Amino acid sequence: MNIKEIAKLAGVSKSTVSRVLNNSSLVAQDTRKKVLDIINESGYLPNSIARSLKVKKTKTIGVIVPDIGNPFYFEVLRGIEKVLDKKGFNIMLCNSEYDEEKELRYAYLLAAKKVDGIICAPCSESSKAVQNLCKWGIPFVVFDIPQVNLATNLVVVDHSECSYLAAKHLLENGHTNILSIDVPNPQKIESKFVLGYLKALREYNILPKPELIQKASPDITGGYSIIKKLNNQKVYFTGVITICDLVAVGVYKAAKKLGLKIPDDLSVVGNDDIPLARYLNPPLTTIRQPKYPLGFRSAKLLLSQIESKSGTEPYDCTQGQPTIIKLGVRLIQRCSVKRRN
Amino acid sequence: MNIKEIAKLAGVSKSTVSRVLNNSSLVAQDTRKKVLDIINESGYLPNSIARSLKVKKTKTIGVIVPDIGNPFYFEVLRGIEKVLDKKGFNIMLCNSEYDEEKELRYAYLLAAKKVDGIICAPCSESSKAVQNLCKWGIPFVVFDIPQVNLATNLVVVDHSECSYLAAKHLLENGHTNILSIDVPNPQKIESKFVLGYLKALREYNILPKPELIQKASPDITGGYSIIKKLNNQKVYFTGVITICDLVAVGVYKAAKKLGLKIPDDLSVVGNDDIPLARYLNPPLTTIRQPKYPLGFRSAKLLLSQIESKSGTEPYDCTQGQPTIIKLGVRLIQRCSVKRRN
DNA sequence: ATGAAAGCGCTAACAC
DNA sequence: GTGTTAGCGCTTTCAT
Repeated sequence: MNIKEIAKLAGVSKSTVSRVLNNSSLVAQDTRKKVLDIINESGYLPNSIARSLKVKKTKTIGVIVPDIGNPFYFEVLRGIEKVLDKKGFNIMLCNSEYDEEKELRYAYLLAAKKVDGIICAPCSESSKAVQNLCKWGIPFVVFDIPQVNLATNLVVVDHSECSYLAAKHLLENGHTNILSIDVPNPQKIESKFVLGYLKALREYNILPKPELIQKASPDITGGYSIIKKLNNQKVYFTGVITICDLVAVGVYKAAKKLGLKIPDDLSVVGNDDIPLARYLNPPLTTIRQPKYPLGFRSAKLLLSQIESKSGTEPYDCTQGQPTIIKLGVRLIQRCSVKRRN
Repeated sequence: MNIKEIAKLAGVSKSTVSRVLNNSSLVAQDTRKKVLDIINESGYLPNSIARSLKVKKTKTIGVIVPDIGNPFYFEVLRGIEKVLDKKGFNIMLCNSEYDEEKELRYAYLLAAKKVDGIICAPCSESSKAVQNLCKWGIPFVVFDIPQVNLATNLVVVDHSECSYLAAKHLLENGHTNILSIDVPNPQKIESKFVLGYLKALREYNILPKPELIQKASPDITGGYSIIKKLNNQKVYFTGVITICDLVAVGVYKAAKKLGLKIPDDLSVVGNDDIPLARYLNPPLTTIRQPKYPLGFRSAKLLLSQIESKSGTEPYDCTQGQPTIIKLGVRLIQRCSVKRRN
C-alpha cells in the first residue's frame, strides 16, 4: 500500500494525497476528508524512507556512547531522549564498548544512514570517528571527552575539577596516601583527571607517588582488580578517588573480599553520583556529575546546529566558533570517607 | 557526492560502481581497483536511505521498552545489541515510559521508518502497539509481557514463578504477613505476579489480606511511597516481595527513613537481580531474571523470523504457531531476609 | 564484464 | 485546489 494506491482509491492525484499527509493548507476540506477516510480504512503507512530520500532529512539522531551499561550514560541518554522525543526525532543508539574500531564503524554506519546529527562520547581524546564526522560534514556534538587538536561543539564537565575536589576532600580529612584510579588512555599526555589530583596534592605539599597513580577499565571489574593488585604489591594508601562510581563499587567489592572496612580502613570518593550511590554500603561520597543536563544540553545544542544549517549543504564544522558548554560539579558527602588523625 | 559522480570520475557506469560497492563478482579486477581508489580519495559515503528504498531492507531494528532507566532493560538491551551488532543491524531505541500512547506512537514511527523488525516489552497485556504491528505485517517479538488474546512470538519468564519463589522463601523463614508490591495494570484480571504470591500463601494455609496486595510504579519512588503509605495506615507486615529490584531499593529507602532495620524489622526479596543488588545495604535477596538471555534470545528469534520471511511480502503473524521461549528464574539468597520465630 | 534504463515511494516545482 | 512531472540515490533486470 502506497501513496499511489491511496490516490487511486480516493480518485485524486498523488500530490493531493501527499498534501493531506503533510497538512498542507492547499487542499479542500472535503477532498481532505475523503483521502483521510481512505487512509484510515486501508491501514496505509507512509514510507519515511522514501520521504527522507526526497527531503534529505531522516528525523533521527545517532548517539554513540562507550558503555550503555554504565548508569552515567544512561542518565545522559535520558536527557537526550527528553529533548529529541519532543521534537519528533528517533534515536539510533550505538555502544562502542570503548573500542575505537567499533566507534568508527558506527560513525560510518550512522553517516550512511543519513542521520540528521550525531551525539558522541568518544572513547579517546583524538577520536578517528569524530574526525570523520567533521570531514563528512554531518552535524554533531561531542560530550564528556574534549578532542585535542579539534575544535568541536562540546558539552563537558572539567574532569580535573572532579579529581581536584575529590582529592581535596580526602586531604582535608587527613589522608595523605591517596590512590587515583583513572581510565587508561592511549594519549601520552597526563589526563585531566590526574592533573586535578596532582594539583590538590601540591596544595597540601605532598609529593605524588607513581604507584598511587593507576588506571583501570571504567567498570566494577576494573576497580576490583586494581585494588587486589595493589594489595598484593603491598602498596599503602588510606584513601582512593575513582574516575567513576562503578569503579568505586569495584573498590567496595575488593575491600570486602580483603576484609578492609570502608570507611574505617579505606576512604573512597567516587565520581558521577549514579542513582544507586546513596544505597551502597556505606553510602558513597562522590562528585556529582550533571548527567541529565549533559544529555539535555547536548541534544539542544545539536538541534540548534541542525536548524541553523543552510538547506542541504553539508555542515562545515570548521567555520565559526564552536560552542563549548561547561557544566559544574560538586561534592556529595555521604559515608565513605573517614577523618584520620 | 553520489554514485553517479563516482561513476563519472572513474569513467564507468553507475551499475559498475554499484557492483563494486556490493562486492559483486561480475566486475574485472582492475575496474574494481580503479573505482575503489576513486571512492577512497573522494570520501564518498553510500546513501543507505536510497539503498533501503530500493531493496526494502533497512538493517535496523526497533526496540521499545518502558524504561531504559531501569537496569533490567539495560541488561536486556545488551543482549539484544550483542546479536544484532554482529549481524550489522542498528538499534533504534524507544522509551515508552509506561505510556501506552507513547508506545503506540513509537510503533507507528518505527513502522513508517521501515525497520526490519521490532522487539518490544509492552506496557500492558493488551498493547495496542503490538496489535498494530501484527496488522501492519512487520516482524516482531514481544518479551517479558505476554499478550492476552494474541498469540505472538514471545520470550518470557513466568512472573508467577518469581513471586511464588519469593513469597515461599519468606514463608519458609517464618513470615506470615507478607506484602506484595506489583505494578499497576489496567487489566481486570489478577496479575501473574499476585497469582504466584497467592499460590505460595495457599500452600501455607494463609489467608491473603487485601491490604497486603499493593501496586506501585516500578521504580524507586514507587517502592518508597507505598511503604510510607502503609506505615501511615498502620498496616502490619514483616516481609515484602517486590516486582523489581528498583522497588526494593525504594523499600530500603523508606525503611531507613522510618527507622526500620532490614532485615531485622523488615525482610525483603526483590526481583531482577540488577548488578548493584549485591552492593546494597544489606545485600538484596532477590529472584534472578535471565536479563541478558531475554534480550539475546529475543533478538535471535526476531532475526530468524526476518530471514524466513518470504521476499518482500508483509509478515503474517497469524500464520503458523508462534514460538514461545520461557526462561527460568532462581532465588539468590543474600542478606535482606531474616528468620522469624 | 559493462551499460542503459526502469523504478523503489515520496515531494515539490510548475502548470492549469 | 489539483494534477503532471521530474527527480532523490540507489539496485537490478536486460541487452550487449
